[in-house]
Amino acid sequence: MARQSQTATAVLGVLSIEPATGYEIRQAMGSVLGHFWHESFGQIYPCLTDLEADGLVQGSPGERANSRRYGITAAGRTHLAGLLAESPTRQPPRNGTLLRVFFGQAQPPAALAALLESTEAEARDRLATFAAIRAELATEEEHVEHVPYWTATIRAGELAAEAQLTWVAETRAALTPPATLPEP
Amino acid sequence: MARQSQTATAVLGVLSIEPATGYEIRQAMGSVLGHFWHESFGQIYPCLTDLEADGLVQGSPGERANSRRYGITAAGRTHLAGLLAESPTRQPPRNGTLLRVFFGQAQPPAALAALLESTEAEARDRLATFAAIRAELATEEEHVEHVPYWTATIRAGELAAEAQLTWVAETRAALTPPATLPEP
DNA sequence: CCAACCATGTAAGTTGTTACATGATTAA
DNA sequence: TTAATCATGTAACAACTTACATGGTTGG
Repeated sequence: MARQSQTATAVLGVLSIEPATGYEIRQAMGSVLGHFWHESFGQIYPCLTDLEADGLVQGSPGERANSRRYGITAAGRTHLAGLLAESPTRQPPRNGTLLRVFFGQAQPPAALAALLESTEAEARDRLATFAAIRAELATEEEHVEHVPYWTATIRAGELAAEAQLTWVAETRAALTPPATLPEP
Repeated sequence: MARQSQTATAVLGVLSIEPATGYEIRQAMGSVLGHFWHESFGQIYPCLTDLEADGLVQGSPGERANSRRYGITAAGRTHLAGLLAESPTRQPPRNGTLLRVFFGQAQPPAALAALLESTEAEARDRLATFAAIRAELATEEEHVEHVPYWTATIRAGELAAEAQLTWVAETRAALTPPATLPEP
């Protein structure tokens, strides 16, 4: 069996777009997809070996010495469709920010304020990044068929980041002791 | 050193609210907190042992045979404040739904439609659960000091779920081939 | 020629889940 | 009395990260 779990899905998915080396698969996780899915070298290379053993991908010597470029096989495409059809196994929740808010009573107000601050900064950062990616996608020529799907993915990130900004604003108002009112 | 990572934070945090057995800590993860943080027995019990060895919690025989109830010590409270002040280590992204959308081209349209369907159902479910929790929190008498923080936590969940519903609606419109128009 | 990048792979370690083993207590 | 729940703990395993080891290639 190919290495289970969704690593195989991610690797096959990337190869379904175009052939790539392990290094390039990792790079794919560094750009658009990387905001929603992560794999490290330590997973990718063994996974490629397993997938090739199962005939789901086909490796061939790459243009550089010692490099190997993998393409997806017909069996691989079928297998990928099957994997994608499985309902996603949601990872157990581990939200460090909300863990800290939940135990807000156990820390000084300043710590919470700093947490909200950095949450906000991060959300703004992500929005800027997504805007840039969106602009890039609009001028994409090579993979036009994929653009609607990639755009939808990015859109999910945008909406999540916007929700986060709303939350920060609301929470700041609710948890920050209101300043003394200016005299009338 | 106590077992690192945020397991200790979660366990100390729960004990900072009130003393509990390992079983009860696990139960805490089953209700409000459980929607944002998860720990399994296999983590909790060893962690409690480590924390006690470090003098951060203090166990005493519980009301049942073989049961042990832990309370947080003064040193534990200080340590917890320190842990909470560290900026949250965000877990590497692994969004199974968005992985599938990103590779939308590799699957039949019906599979994507089903995915959106179940994403929507899940978001609605979560909203209903959060509404129920919110109602419960409003009548909470025992831990009034914590209620604002717990409410803020729930609110984050609500906003995220609402963002997901928006995303589903938008994505359905963008990716579903429009039905043939009714005749005028 | 040197820094940056392309490229692969493994080994060790950490983290976490699951299943199992065990048994007490409570409520129907 | 029997099922559900309370309660603890461990062992096996799965998943993943990190660091290391190695070396080719490209561009300034």
